[in-house]
Amino acid sequence: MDDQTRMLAGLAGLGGLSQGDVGDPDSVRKQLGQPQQDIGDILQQIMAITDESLDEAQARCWPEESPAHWGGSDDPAEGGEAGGGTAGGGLPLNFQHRKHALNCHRMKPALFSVLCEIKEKTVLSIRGIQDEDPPDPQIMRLDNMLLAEGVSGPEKGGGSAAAAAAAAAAGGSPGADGGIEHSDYRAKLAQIRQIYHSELEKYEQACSEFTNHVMNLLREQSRTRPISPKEIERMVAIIHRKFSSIQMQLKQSTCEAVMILRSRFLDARRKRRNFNKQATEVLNEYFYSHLSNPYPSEEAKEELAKKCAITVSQVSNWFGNKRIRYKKNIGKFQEEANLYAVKTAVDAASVSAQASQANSPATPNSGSSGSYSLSHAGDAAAAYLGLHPLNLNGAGEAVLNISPSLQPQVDTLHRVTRLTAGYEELTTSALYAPHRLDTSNSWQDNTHPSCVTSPPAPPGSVHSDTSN
DNA sequence: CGAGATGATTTTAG
DNA sequence: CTAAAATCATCTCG
Repeated sequence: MDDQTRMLAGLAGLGGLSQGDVGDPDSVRKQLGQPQQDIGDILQQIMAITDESLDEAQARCWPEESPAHWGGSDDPAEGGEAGGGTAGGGLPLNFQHRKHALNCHRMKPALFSVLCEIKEKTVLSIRGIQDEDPPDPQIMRLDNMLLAEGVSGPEKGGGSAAAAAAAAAAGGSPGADGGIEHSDYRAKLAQIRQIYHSELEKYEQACSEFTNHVMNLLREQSRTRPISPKEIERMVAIIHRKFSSIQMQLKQSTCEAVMILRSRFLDARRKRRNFNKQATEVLNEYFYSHLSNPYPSEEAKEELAKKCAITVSQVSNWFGNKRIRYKKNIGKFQEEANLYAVKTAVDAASVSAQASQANSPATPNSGSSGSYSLSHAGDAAAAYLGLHPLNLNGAGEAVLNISPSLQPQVDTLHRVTRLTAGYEELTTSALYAPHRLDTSNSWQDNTHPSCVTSPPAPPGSVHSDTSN
């Protein structure tokens, strides 16, 4: 309604202004012939109207104004009457008469086109410069981000389907990446996506509705006041700009929501869970039984990941952390090393003990699997027991390598090692002696097998220690 | 609550 | 790219 009010005000103003000129065809002809000067005149008059008569005219005509009256009647007789009328008549009836006269005047189209031209020129000169809008870099950035996050872009059948897919992905492949939290994240993302799309749709609908409304209104108005198609176009462009700025806000807040969600769900540091005991056990077992070369292959990692119900990259992380931490303080891990070495030895022994019942017992040194081997199982056991006190921790103190609780297992070890079975495993695990690290303090490929009878001193006890 | 443990990420080096 | 090293952030336990 407000728009109409304003437009009517314009119309009223036009009526007020043009009494003289409209009534005089010559003056119109003059305008067409000498635009420069007459444009000046007209502008002046327009200024005069806006000052003097807009409010007045509106106040005058509004009380019983109704659009139905405007375009319909086509009474040529009123043209003459309008010519004689004076501004400020005060009566609505009078005003309507003048308006009719104006609308039906044969020169109206010409006048409108001239006025349109003038408007075009003045408006364009004022606004034309900023009219061109290159694609907003910010909105492009937001678009790209939303696309990357999977919020915008091709809709994969709505939020529920996405959530279902996420659930299927999480449940269908046990042990694979993700799990509950990931699917939770996906579900939330789908929710955001859904909201985003419904909002976007709403905005777009509202935008086109409003645009249509305005266009209709302007078209309607163009019959009673000079409105060029270009002007309508410009109006539409303005509306679109406004709506796109709203859209940008929507995109921005969607981006923010995604960021928050991301930081909360995917930044696992915020939600770190320790692995369960069994997983740690499996990993430690592998680590200490491959202490000479604790770099599991991809297949091994996958195997471990499956066993521990964690991801491959988590396995990699674990081994990375373990290697560095073990190396940094071998002493600290000694007991753990022993424990797991014994464990694997016992396990291997119990398995192969059964096997050795079927096969012939004891073929020492046979089938050495790339690592060094001891010459005798008994030596291994002896060395194992005898060498513990020699191990030093980082501070050079003697370390008691076997906790009392471990003793029964050691005894078991004693027995099982004599079976020779599983002893490969035992020796390759470098039960107690840390493997020699080269000068750069990294694991090397066992080209120089460290002798168990003279284990290298831990880094801490070497005065020329280069580490840390 | 604080220290240490621990899983994850970032930085650096090859 | 991988691995080492450094660092971060959280968890666990006394």
